[in-house]
Amino acid sequence: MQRPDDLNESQWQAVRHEGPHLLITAGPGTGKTHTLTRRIARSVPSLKSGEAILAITFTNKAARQMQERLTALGAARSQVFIGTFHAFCLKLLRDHLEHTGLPKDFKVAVPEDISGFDKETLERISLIKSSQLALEGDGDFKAYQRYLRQNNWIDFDDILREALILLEDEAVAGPLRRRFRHIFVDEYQDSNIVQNALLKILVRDGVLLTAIGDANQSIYGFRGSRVELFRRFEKDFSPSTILTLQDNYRSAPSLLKASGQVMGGIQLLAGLETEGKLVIHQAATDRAEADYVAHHIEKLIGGMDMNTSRRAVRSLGDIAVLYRLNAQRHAVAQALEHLGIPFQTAQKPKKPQEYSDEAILGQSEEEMEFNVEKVSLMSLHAAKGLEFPVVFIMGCEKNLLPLDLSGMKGDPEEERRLFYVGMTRAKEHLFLTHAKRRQLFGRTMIQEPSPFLADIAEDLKAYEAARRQAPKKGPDAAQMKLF
DNA sequence: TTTCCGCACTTTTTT
DNA sequence: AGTGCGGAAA
Repeated sequence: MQRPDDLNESQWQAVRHEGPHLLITAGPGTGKTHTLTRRIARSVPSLKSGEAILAITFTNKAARQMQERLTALGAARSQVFIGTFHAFCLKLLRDHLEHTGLPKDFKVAVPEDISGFDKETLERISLIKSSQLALEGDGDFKAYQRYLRQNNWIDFDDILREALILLEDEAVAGPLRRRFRHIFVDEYQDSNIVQNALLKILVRDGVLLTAIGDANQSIYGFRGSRVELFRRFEKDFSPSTILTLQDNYRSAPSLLKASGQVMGGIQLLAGLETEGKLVIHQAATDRAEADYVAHHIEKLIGGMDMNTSRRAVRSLGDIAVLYRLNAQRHAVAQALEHLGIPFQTAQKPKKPQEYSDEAILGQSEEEMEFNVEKVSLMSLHAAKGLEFPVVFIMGCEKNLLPLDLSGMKGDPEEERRLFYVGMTRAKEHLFLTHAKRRQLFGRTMIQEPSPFLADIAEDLKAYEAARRQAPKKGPDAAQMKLF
């Protein structure tokens, strides 16, 4: 068969690869989802009667999108189970209830249900659970599990752990292996130890595993994701092949080069020839930083491009503003509001939702869709998987990126990857801003630029000075703060 | 039992 | 700065 037009050579190689397990390393903008979808679709016709495909996604949203794309490619819904690890495992538990030790009417507890345990304890327990560590001696753990059992609950981590126990039963695992002959896992760099163990049980007796992801975009270590599982793939699933997609079709070459420098000199191949622009801006304060961003957005939308004397054609939906901490959002939001620029925050609605099986299985209907007539404000984490022509990353400062404030310190390597994820969201324009003085959690901090900025070659960076301030009369800055 | 004041603490997020 | 919690007062 000849290579389809919508696949490049390495994508095509990954799509048609046959034989044992496959790990596809797919950097940002290399057509990861497209390639994976095509590979899944291609494996459908090889299924015999009664066989099916298991496709694991990172979120329910991703599952829905994958389902849509596969349907468009003509795959029958009955032949493919698409869902998160949690959705798949919950279905297993329900379908094989009699083989589990769970009560018939067990419910899945959501964080809002749980009371009497502090956040720190719950996070610790969750990390322990998702890492398969020894639990017996832990008093908190015992009390917590007793509490769950009294309420007929299992928690999100338990869905996976109970499924793992269930799969030790050959009467359950055997038929599953004969049914799911192909398993696909997206975002493999963000899987955890329990998920890895589940895969090891499912992938036997000729079942073929395809995992795809990018170790440089692993940003969920704080909740149990283990990037070393990605690097260990060949050991875990042997024999296997590793293929790499390195043609980037998202970012302008100069931006690609810059992000590669931040990520220790890796280099994706530029598939575009668009002209990029990377601007560094230092502001006096966090508020001045927010004003700079807001004014710049105003200029991009309505104004004239001074260099080309053409009308700049950006819509609000082309623009994203990213930051490390949600606490930083307030300043930008205020500045945008002041200029009357509509914006949206990519955060899940906080309303106390009934968490039913349907929600975990991704079948709840309502979902926040992004509005193309609004600027998007979100954390760097929330930006993963998205792309925008214009991206602002605010707070590119020493203590914020990498995060290292009193009481909160991120893993330096993971923080670097997070910054990389942010940079690689940008297609054409990337603005990296920082402030000299910042108010955060009621404290004033004197800030230095993020060390990540120094990793970008000077010839790729343009330094943009602050707008000329209108001469201020009346109360000085110190007095202004009273308002 | 309810309300109020002072103190401590503050990430990132999906299921 | 804002919130949530615990202890003390009502």
